[in-house]
Amino acid sequence: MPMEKTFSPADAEARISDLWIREKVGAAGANARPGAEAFSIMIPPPNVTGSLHMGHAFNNTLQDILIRWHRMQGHDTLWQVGTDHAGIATQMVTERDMALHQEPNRREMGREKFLSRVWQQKVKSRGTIIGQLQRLGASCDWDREAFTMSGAPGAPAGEDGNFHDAVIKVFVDMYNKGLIYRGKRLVNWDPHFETAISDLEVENIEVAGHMWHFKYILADKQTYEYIEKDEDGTITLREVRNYISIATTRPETMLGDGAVAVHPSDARYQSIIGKMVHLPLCDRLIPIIADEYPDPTFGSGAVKITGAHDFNDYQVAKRNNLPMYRLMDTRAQMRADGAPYADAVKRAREIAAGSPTDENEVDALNLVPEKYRGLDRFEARKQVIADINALGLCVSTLHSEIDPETGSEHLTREPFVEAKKIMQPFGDRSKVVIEPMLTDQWFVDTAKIVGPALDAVRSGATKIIPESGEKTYFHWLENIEPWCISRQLWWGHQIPVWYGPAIDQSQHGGLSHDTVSFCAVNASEVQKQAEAHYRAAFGQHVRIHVESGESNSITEVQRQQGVNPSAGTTSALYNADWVPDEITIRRDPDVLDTWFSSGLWPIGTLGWPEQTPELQKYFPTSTLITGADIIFFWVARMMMMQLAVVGEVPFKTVYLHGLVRDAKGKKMSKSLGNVIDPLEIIDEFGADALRFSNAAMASLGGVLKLDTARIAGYRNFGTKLWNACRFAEMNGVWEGHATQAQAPKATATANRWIIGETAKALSEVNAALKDYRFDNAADALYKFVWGKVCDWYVEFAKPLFDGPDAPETRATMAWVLDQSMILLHPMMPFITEDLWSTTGTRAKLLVHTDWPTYGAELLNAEAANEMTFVTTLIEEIRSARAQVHVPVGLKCDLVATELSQAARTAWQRNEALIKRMARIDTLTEGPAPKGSIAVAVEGASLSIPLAGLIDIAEEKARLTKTMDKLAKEIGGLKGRLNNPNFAASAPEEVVDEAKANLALREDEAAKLQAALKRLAEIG
RNA sequence: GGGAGAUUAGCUCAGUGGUAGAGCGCGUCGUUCACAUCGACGAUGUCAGGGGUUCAAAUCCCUUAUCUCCCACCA
Repeated sequence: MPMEKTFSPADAEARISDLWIREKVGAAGANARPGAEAFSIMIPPPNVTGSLHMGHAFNNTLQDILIRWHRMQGHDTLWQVGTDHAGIATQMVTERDMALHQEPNRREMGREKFLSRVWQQKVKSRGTIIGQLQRLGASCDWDREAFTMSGAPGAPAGEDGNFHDAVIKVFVDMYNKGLIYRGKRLVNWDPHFETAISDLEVENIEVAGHMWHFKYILADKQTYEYIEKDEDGTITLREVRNYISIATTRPETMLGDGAVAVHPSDARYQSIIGKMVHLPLCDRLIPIIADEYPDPTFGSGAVKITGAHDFNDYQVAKRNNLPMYRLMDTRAQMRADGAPYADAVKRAREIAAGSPTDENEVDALNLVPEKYRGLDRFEARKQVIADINALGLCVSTLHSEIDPETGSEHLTREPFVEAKKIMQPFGDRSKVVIEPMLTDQWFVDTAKIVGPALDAVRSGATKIIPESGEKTYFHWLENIEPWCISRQLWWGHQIPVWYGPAIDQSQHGGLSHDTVSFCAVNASEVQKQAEAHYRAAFGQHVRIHVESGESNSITEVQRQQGVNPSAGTTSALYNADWVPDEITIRRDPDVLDTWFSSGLWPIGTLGWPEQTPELQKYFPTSTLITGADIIFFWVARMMMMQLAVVGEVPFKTVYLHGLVRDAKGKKMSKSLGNVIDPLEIIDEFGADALRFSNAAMASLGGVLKLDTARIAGYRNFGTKLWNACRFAEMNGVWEGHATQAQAPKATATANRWIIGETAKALSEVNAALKDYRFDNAADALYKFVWGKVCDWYVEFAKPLFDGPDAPETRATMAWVLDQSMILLHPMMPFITEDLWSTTGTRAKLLVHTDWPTYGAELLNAEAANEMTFVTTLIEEIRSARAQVHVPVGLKCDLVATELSQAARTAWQRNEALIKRMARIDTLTEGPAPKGSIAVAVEGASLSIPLAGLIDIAEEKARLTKTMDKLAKEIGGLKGRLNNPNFAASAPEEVVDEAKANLALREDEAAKLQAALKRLAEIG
């Protein structure tokens, strides 16, 4: 049955994909030679939040190309597939879906039910993702599919891997080594998801904001002389003030101010440092302190300090021992909990006066006046501004207005509000304004584990390409901040720490309101630990009740940890003589940052902590291919974590790529409507076209712009290969012999030439892939298959099929096309696998066919020279004919007026080809007939007699144009060669090349000059 | 404010010292038995501007401009 005219991706891809999956072609070690070196890649696990986008398609194409290339070479390959539980993102998607279907919300459902609901979501999304990868042709080991939460408590059947165990074990180990700690710190709080997030999950975006200026009045009716000077020291303002002017972009936080800070060197405020000011609206006094932080040249030089809601102020407050009053709840509404304001402020005054306290009490103190309690922070801001204005405590400016009627000037006072661009932090998922919040969180002490991660890249143990990625990597790691790893979510790995009441050391040894932590891999371990702890304390056994943490709102957590939010100071609950029957320890309800677990992806998927054979064989992995946007989130953390846990780098090479954008370079986004769904592309053009485009786009360090016109072009490339094979098939080239492992022994020049070209293509592809230059590999293959095989070799073969060299030509064409399929297979697996099976009886699937190893022995300089002569000759004749408008259908004669020895040989041996492809009737040698067009190539001067058929003027113009071009080149070459410095300084081969080039050009010019002269004779 | 990168044909991009390339697009021609998802031929560039190094610069250095991205606490 003859082949169809075009390859039909829709039907072939489904069939072939099924076959690959059924045959487990991507199984770890498939097609490996005994004792072969390992090559392993960890897929960057896609989030189980939906479907894959174009960036995934790109990223996975590159991975598959490398994997297939190595697998065909007989290496022991593993492409580890899997998905990421993506804590916040998945919880968000699930809650959105629940809202859509009018299901009860998460709090109504409770933790356990909600989690099983998320698992459903996970299963659905996971199926979509795996299906997409398979449609793309990814040859992963599907049986090893991993999940970053496999084996977690509550996981449904089929999710019983041990990733969870690995994560928990790492946490416990790091905890025991002191690499993880808990503390009350100012963290980025996402009021939408009501959780802490890490620095990296915050996006700083410039928005239009305002700066307000307020007056804080000095206590006890004090005044001071305020003097302002310009740069020269000339006094520009001198007045007696009873206030200090402060500026703020966040007026609502003034309710929690602990001080006003000025720079110690600021002359304007020297006299009032240490004095107290009235905090507006609050009935509190706060001090003016001196601190290095304020910039005297900015604003008024005085800064209000709100330690609990600003990262700078937090540092100042810590340095100066200022109380930090938390003003908002988890939703960033002004707090409505705790004692009435009057009581709270009374206590605050006591504390300010020196009454002993602790951070928990300060945190419990709600200093939001009743009026603002429960308001959203932005609502509270408006209210605070209005109230301060009403009190006349805003700094105001004089505004002059001319009355159009009377022409008289009115002066009005208006609050001084500057419109100002400010950088505002937003949650990368929630897109709401992040609120700095003082909360208890878990941190990885990154400073302690960053060293080896830096050393590994410095020493080259891990190489990052492109190199600029290394700079980014170093810069971030050299300035590493503690990593906040606790999240107040439900979907994730729950932190394996339980809290119990602490033994009161200071008093009589009873239980206190303080807590003690127990960290262990599971409840029974923690029970043992707690029993041992309390036995030691009480001298006898105490029953331990272990509870799992349910809720994680701030107050809930404190309650569970035994902290009484309303308690004043810690105090012994029980006296020493009394031993409790039972002590309850409660698990920390928080879960771990998703990146903590995906940071363990390399070892976790290979079965660690078990010493599995796969871990032995495939770790450290060979190459990580991932987006440059997650170098900090993931790459750097994997480096730190793997080195901290198993003491080895997770991968030898990291290949970073950019974001895939649309054809115009715009980020693909739903709101712009320019998102391209990889499945739609695959439906329209086929997976191979998409893959080949991806490879061709993958130059190092660039922006990736995806243009469907380009994809269509590569679809056409597939069709081209298909049709070359179709031609070969029609000529029976695959009939009667098995797949040839070796290149055929050929005698015909064209055959010897194309065999050499194939060897060149192989070496180019190998070199390009070795350097991760997927674009160069794609380019080399495109040029070889289309430019050499299809454009020339297929044409050369046509006359050969009619002659004595037919058998070897069939063998050669079969071999060349087989090689084309093999070399293209990593990039275009479907069409090549389909052709492989259509065109012959094959021992193995193409996916497991050996990658060739031939090299220079197949090159043949003689054949290459001869074919270059022939192709150049044909091109020149075609060009000349077309330019002087010789009808394509007209067969001409060709007269050689000059032939070198080599040229004559080539001329004679390839007569049939020249005739066929240049549309020539007879080939003769002799003098140039009158009225002919001229063609000059290396070693030959030719004429095409066309008396009467051509326009002499046109031919003259053509020759003159060519001459002009040559003259320019000759001029340049001569200029260089005549420069004594060139000969003296340039390398010998460059000088020789220039000389040879000049000779060649001069020869060609002479030939054309002669032709031009002959034309002149005609008229 | 700091850092990285980009600027080459109409468009999207290759090109790490030897006188500029590809694909697409464009124009002319084409129904010879692989292919119109094709073939043949053709046109198109002061390689962002300026300066420097060099026998020689798209390429190396300096500088200016424009753009992109990343990081950063100026109230």
